[in-house]
Amino acid sequence: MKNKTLAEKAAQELLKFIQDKNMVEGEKLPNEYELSNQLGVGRNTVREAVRILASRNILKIKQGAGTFISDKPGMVEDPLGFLFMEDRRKLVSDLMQVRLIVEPAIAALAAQNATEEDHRQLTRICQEIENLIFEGKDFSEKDRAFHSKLAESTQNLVMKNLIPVICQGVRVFSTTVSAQEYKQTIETHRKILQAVKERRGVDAEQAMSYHLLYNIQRFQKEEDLT
Amino acid sequence: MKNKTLAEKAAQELLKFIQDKNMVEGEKLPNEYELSNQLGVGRNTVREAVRILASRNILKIKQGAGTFISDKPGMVEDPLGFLFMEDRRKLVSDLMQVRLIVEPAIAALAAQNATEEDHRQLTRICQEIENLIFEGKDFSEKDRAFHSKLAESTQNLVMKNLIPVICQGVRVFSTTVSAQEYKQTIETHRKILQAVKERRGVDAEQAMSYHLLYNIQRFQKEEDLT
DNA sequence: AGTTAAAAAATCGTTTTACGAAATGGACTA
DNA sequence: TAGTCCATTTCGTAAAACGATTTTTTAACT
Repeated sequence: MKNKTLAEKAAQELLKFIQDKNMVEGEKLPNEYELSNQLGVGRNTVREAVRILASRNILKIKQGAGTFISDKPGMVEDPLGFLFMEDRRKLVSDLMQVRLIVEPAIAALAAQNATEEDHRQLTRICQEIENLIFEGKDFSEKDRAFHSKLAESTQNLVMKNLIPVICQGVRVFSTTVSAQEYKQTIETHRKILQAVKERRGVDAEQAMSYHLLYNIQRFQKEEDLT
Repeated sequence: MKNKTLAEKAAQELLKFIQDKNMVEGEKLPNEYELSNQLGVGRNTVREAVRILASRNILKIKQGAGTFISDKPGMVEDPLGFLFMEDRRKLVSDLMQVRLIVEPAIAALAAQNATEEDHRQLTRICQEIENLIFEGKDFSEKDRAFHSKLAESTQNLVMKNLIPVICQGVRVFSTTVSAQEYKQTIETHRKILQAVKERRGVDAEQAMSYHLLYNIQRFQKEEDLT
């Protein structure tokens, strides 16, 4: 604790301050001047402390409005350093390889551990995706939500945090626009969902494998064109 | 790019500046005043920009000495927000569950893709672990290095960045001191290494599964005591 | 000449003051 | 009532000044 910079110590103190007050998502912090007084450091130092916590998505800064408690505590922007990888094509390919290993197992685990509430939310997301498809809109964000919720349904904390990162990586770095062949997406999503609901782990696993392999194939085809 | 704060834009510019100059690990940046001039922003903003990059481990700040290029580009301190999880026992358990899914596949991939240089490094690390064990010292750091290097040997960029994070989590949050039964560690590590070298993917996979299951069992035994 | 200690320089750390930019809320007007 | 505008609040940025720490230089001493 001794060789840390004052701003870092202030950040730690501020975090404790937040936890002590039991502040919840969306709640507003005192402004920078008041924090400067309460923490006993200059406003500049307060700003750096706040930024440290903001960089970890613990706080959300809004100019003119204030600083608020964020919703996704601890999740970072680019946690695994994807931005600094040169070969983005390989990155997407590698991401899909990881998904192909992890997500079938996730589907099986979700089939085993998902709650009724998880089932409802998954169903809703699945429906929203189908709606977006019918309207011809981009559904990649919702697709990510589906896979993330599935990961959350495993009740495994690490999966819950990891999968959004991986899916986001694919979403950001793949140049692929939403596929033309939506039918496959709708169908396999439904299959996965149904298997999870009925707690058929192996079926969920297989459906997920098929879903991902199909997408990987699509990516590869597109690569061949460029 | 428009609704970003000036400091964030400055950070991006600074990063480009670094990449353009092809700066390498350990190299020193101009001081804050010069950067302030070169980037055309105030020193305060420069500091915030530098901190953004420092928080991503791209830069390393040393008071009185200067700011330098870091060695582990893009790797963050606590990328998946482990620090904010309440139940650390469950966290370790969840981490091991993830490892049990991912690492056998990694072993198989490594057997397929590892280079001669990878083989050499893995062998060296394996030897170092055995030495530490014979000396009765803590080898958890080196164990992490072994699993990380194995992940790197898959030639999959995501694995390479992901596994160190997972292993570090286990290492930090598990209260387990190095096991008494070292023999198992030495033996299975050797088995994995040998299988990877001889490109026997399935054998590597199985050896890794056994290795992890053994450790999980150990964790559970220890939990039962407390 | 070599060693060591003090001084100087370089650099980041922190505070303070001042003003700009954005969001919010309330008063005023149609 | 609805919409617009303005004052207030709050974060964003800049600049100057001094403190803290590290590195380098200088100087003194053996």
